[in-house]
This record gives sequence, structure tokens and C-alpha cells, in this order.
Amino acid sequence: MNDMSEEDAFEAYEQRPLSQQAMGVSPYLSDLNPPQREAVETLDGPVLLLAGAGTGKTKALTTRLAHLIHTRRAWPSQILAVTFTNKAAREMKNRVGGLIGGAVEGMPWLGTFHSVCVKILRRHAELVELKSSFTILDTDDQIRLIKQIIDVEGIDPKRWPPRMFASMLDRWKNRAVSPGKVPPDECGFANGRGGELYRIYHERLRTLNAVDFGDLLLHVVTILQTHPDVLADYQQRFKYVLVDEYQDTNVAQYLLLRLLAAEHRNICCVGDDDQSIYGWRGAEVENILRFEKDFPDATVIRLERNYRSTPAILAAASGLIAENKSRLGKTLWTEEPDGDPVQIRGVWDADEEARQIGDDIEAAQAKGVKLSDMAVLVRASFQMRAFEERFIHLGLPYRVIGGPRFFEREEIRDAHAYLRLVKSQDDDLSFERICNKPRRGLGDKALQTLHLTARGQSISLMRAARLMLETDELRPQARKSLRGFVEAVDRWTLAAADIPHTELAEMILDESGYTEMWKNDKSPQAGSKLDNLKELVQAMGEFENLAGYLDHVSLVMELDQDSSGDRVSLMTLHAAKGLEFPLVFLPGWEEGIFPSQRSVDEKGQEGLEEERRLAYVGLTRAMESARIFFAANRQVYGRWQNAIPSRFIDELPKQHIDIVSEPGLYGAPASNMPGLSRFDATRVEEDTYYDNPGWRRARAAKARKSAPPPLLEGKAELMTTSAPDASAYAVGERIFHQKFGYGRISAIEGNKLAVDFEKAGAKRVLESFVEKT
DNA sequence: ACGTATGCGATTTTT
DNA sequence: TCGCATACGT
Repeated sequence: MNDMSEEDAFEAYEQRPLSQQAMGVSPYLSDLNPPQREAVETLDGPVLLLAGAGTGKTKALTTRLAHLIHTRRAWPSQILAVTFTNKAAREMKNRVGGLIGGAVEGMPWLGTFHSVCVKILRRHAELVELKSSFTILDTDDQIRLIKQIIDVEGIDPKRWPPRMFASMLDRWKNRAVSPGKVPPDECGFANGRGGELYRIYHERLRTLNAVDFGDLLLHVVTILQTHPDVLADYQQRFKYVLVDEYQDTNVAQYLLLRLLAAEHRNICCVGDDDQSIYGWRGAEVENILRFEKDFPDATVIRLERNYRSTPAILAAASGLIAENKSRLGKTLWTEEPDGDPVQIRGVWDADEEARQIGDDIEAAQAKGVKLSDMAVLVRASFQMRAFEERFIHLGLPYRVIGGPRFFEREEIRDAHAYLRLVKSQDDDLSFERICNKPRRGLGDKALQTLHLTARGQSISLMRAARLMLETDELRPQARKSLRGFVEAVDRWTLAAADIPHTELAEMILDESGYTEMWKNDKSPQAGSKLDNLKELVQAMGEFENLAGYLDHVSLVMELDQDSSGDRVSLMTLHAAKGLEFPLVFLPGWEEGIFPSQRSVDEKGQEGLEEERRLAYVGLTRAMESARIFFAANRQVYGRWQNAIPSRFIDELPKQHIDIVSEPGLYGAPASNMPGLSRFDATRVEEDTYYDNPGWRRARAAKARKSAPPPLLEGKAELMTTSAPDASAYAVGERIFHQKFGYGRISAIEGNKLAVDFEKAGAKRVLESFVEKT
């Protein structure tokens, strides 16, 4: 880490450019509005800052930090500033740095909840029976560990899935429930063995000298609760505490904050109850209410002036969120001119939705709007496919935000397992993961024997392996390859002391045969896996040493996304929180999709309100224009279903929305039909469909691709599948596909091509998705 | 040890 | 419906 001592930090600060020093006492205060300024200047005592969407929250927050340092209320190292994501922490670091000129490097306690806790836990690990070198397990490791335990305990994994237990663990840890303290009525797992399994799991982690994500918080809370001296030390250290996205905190995080801030009581929590969308992850909006109870003298400041969106968008969003019962209440306002109403558009189905949005994007682009100024925000990732297909078809550059992450890929995790095993040979989970990958003839049987010995003597698998080399319990074949493996690990361990860690990684990947394994693999993904391994070595190069790198990847699961190029963004509503775009598309506003059926089923009114907040988040991402779509038909689990427009559409204030549909699509123009947004495909007479040019067009366009939605049966002549026109391509021809790259056509069937792609292997793709090279 | 059969489930996701 | 994960057979 780039810790700087306090002295260094201040030196850097004093040596900041003269231009900044010359600007007067607090130049940064001048461009704040009154409540923002209050948020910055109310430094003493508890502060609850309710910051609506787009109200300059980050600005207030970073300025507050800068002000604390600038006025010398606190040394940078006396400020605790926590965020939820690495991205937010990074942004805060940069912005504070911009304000005070680099001294922020000396803010050692600005980071995510988890990174701050790792830091504390490494210092006091022994207080919870860990060594300070503990490793951090990610979800995947955690599941594998639980599987093992369930197996050993003789529990049927079909009736009691490991994932289910993992989520129970999660819920307990979010609430700071430690192993001995599980309420009896929550022990239902495996016929009442839930609490017992928690204890076993916890014990297993301790012997592995490992923690899971939840433990990072829970252990620190435990330490602070049971060691008054340690607690006092941190309480005195942190003169000021600042929390971002406070509405997302869970109970454990709340307890942690309350403990740490108890001495100076200078705690500032920033949040927005209307943007609380992570309840399913343990976040408790109630923490906002509890704050006012725990700190009755808290100053409550509201940021309500919005600098992002037009009045029309704000009005629509405000009208919607006003339907929620449980909220503190805020009224966003703006001085911007009115702007276009929020557009609502009904379409035939998801393909038509994608087609229209694609067309809209192209039209906007033609008018000079940058692609990077547009975003499509979906409720769930399965909705993305239609858009990706459409964008590829149109040749529209797009970027998916979120999605599968680099460090979670199989090959990367395998490489990490090798590295971790070399760093700490007793890392059983890593041993197990890669001891037979690539295949070395160490099958289930050999591993079972190792496990038996290891468990019997309470030693690690690696140590057990060494013992087995001296006995004849293993078959000669297995023993030979085990010897080879153990010797290789020893060799790498030795080498680790002499050579740079990147070279070590290359050496391991090479000598273990891991790279070779993927080179010999002819599956489509093998190529990209090899690429990823190269990228991994490159990423390692950015770190001082192996330990630093491994620690980083365990907490920062993402690689900085390539933000180059002008592209449309495609992401879930959750991923969109905190972002803004001039033009925002909101597809799939249908009952069951949004609000999601499952949320409503599982959490009732509360779930519905969270969905509504999600809709609010979506709308408030838009700066100039928001367009909501809903489809009359949607394929759910392969079946066509009629869809009803989302209740959220009804809840939008009529004077700020504009219902647009293809001419004649729904008969009369929207303005003549009060309550039109409630129209529902099932109520429209069939005749309307057949006689309606709009529908016919939509239908003809989609006829090529898939089975017809309901209500169209009996009109087969319009639904001829893949017209047998001669293909524009020939077998053997080289083509290009946006998603799969270059390839050669091996067969043609109607409008589908079988292609051998150079990178992605054999695939069947639609002719319309490829282009000649 | 590797391939096929079969069944199940299917939101949101950070660390 | 489709993709996956586990289970069984060669």
C-alpha cells in the first residue's frame, strides 16, 4: 500500500502549488450552495446528510474532507472515510486530492468498509485466533468449503444446498451474529443443525487461517467489543468519521461505525433512503432512522437542489417515489428549464423494443449525441441479450457495465491458487483446486487418502502429501505424480525468494503444464483463457510483490474497465446507481419483470417499495431525456406471455409524461385516452391486431426469427420462417462477427451459418450477424 | 477420466 | 426453453 506518514503527508500538503495556496483560506467553499456549505462546515457533532440524486453529494463530501484537513481540524490519518465500492473510494481519493493537492495520499483510512477492516484485522488478528497473514476467501472458495463440510457431516447436498447455507451465513454475518449466537429458530438448515454447522465452518476457517468477506467486519466488531483497550485506541484516533452511501449499511457496519465514533461523535453519514436498493444484500435503511435515535443531537441536512435532470424528469421521478410509504421525504428541485416529458412507449415484444431503442440511438447519434451519453438500463441481465444482438446487428458499439469479472474466471482463479500455494503451502483450498489441474493422475481416490491423513493428524494437505510420499498407501503411479507436484511447489517456493513475482508466475504456469493444458484444449474459450493468463501476469506487474498483489485481488475483484471509445452503455439498474447520462432508455417496464415478481412474492410491500426505488434510481440517471418501454408480449422461460404495463407507469404524473406509440398501434393518440397506460394487450380485441398496420409491420419484421407470440395463430402465411433465398455467403468464405471475431463458414442452413471461428471455435450464427471481410 | 443423460432453476451483487 | 451442474456409464 502507499501509506505515507503524517509528516510526509503534511509536507506534501505544504508544498502544494503556490497557485493553490494563494487562493485564500477556503477557496473551495465558494462554489457550494447553502446546504452543501452547511454540510461542509458543520464539522462538530453527528451529521446526517440526506442527499438526493444528483444534488452534488460527492462534491459536498469531498469538500468536507478537504476542509477538515485544510483547517487543520484533523490530520489526514485521523479521519476515517468509508465507502462501499473501490470505485467510490478511488473517486473520493482523487477528488480530495484535487482539492488539497496531493496530501490525500496520507489518508490511510479512506477506503471501503472491507479494506479498512482488513487493515485493522491484520493488526489484531491474534485476538480472534488468526495469524496476521490470513487469507481472504471469496464466494467461490466459501462454497467449496461449505460443500466439503456438508459432505463430511453426511448431509444430503440435494436437500440442503451449500449455496443455501452460504446465504444463511451471509445473513448472520450481515447482522453481526457470531457462531454461538444464532437464534434457535434460524437453525433449520439440515434439520436444525444450522448453528452447529456455522460453528464447524468457523472453526475450519480458523484452522485454514482464512476469513470470508463477512468475517472481515464481524471479526473487527468482535475485537472492538471484547477489547476495550483496542477500542479506545481507535476511538481516539478517529476524530472524524465519514460514511458514504449510508443507506446501504448493514447491521454489522452500523455497529462498527457506532463503536468507532463513540468518543468524538464527529460522525457524518451521507445517504438517500430513496436510493436504497440493496435490501436483499443485508442493507438496512432503518439505520438512517436509528442514527437519529442514537445521536439525538444530530444535525440533519438535506441536499435537494438537483443539478442533473430536467424538471420533467424530476417531476416524474418524484411523483413515482411519493408512492412509497416508508421514506423520510425529500423534494428535489432544479432551476433548469423544463425539458421534454418522459416518453413512454409500448411495443409488441422484446425484439421490437430492442429494435426501437437501437433506432433511437442511431437517430440521436445522427443528431450529434455521443454514444457514451446514452445508456440502456435493464432490471435483470437476461434482458440484455436482445439489446446485444440488436447492437451487433446494427454495428453499434456498446459496452456492458458489470457482468462477469476478470478475477472470478476459472483460469485466473486457478493461477491464483498456484500462487497462493507457493506463498503459503498450507493453503488447503488452493492445494485441492490445482493439485490435479492439469491432470496428473491424482484422482478422487488419491485426494481422499490425503484428506484422511490430513484430518487424522490435523495437518495440511501439503504436509499429508509429504508423509504419503514415504508410505505405500498410494499407488506407485499416484505417488510418483504427487512427488512431482510437491517437488515442483518446493522449487517454486525457493524461486519465489529470488525472482520477481511476475517471472515466478510465468514459471509456474509454464512448468506446471497449466498453460499447456489450455493450449491443447480445443474448446472455444481456450484462446481467451490464454489471453487472460497473459493479462494476469501483466496486472501483477503493477504490484511490488506477490503478497501485495494477492491482497489486492481478494478485495478488488475488478480490473479497470476499458473506458476508451464512444460506446452505448448497457447495464442493470443496480449497476447504474451513481452514474448519469443525457439520454436514458428504460425497457421492460412490465408487471413481473419490473417490479420483479420475485421481489413482490418474497418481500411483499417492502419488496415492492425497493423495486420502486430502483425505478426512481433509473429515472434519475437521466439528465435530458428518459424513455420508458414496455412490451405487450414477452418470452418467460421459453413461453410467450402477455404482459401488463408496470404499475410504475401508472404512478408517473400524467402531465410530465408522453405516451408515444407507432401511428395506429393502439388506436387513438395517447392524449385522448385517459389512463391509457393501463392498457393491456389481453384487453385489445383481436381485430385490432389484424387490421392494424403497425402490428402487421412489427409481426412481419419478427417473423424470420422466432415462433409467433400468442394471438397470431392462424395467420401462418405471414410467418414463413427463414426464407429460402440463396445465401449471400458461400461455404469456405471468411467472415467477421462482432462478438466472435473472424471465422470461416463450414455450412449454410437457410439464414443460419455454421462457422469455425478462429478464437471462439465452432458456432452457429445468423447470417445477418456476420459481415464479409 | 471423459463423455452423455438428466434434472432443475431461472433477479439484483460488492467485498 | 435453455444452460448448468451433478450422476452415471464406458
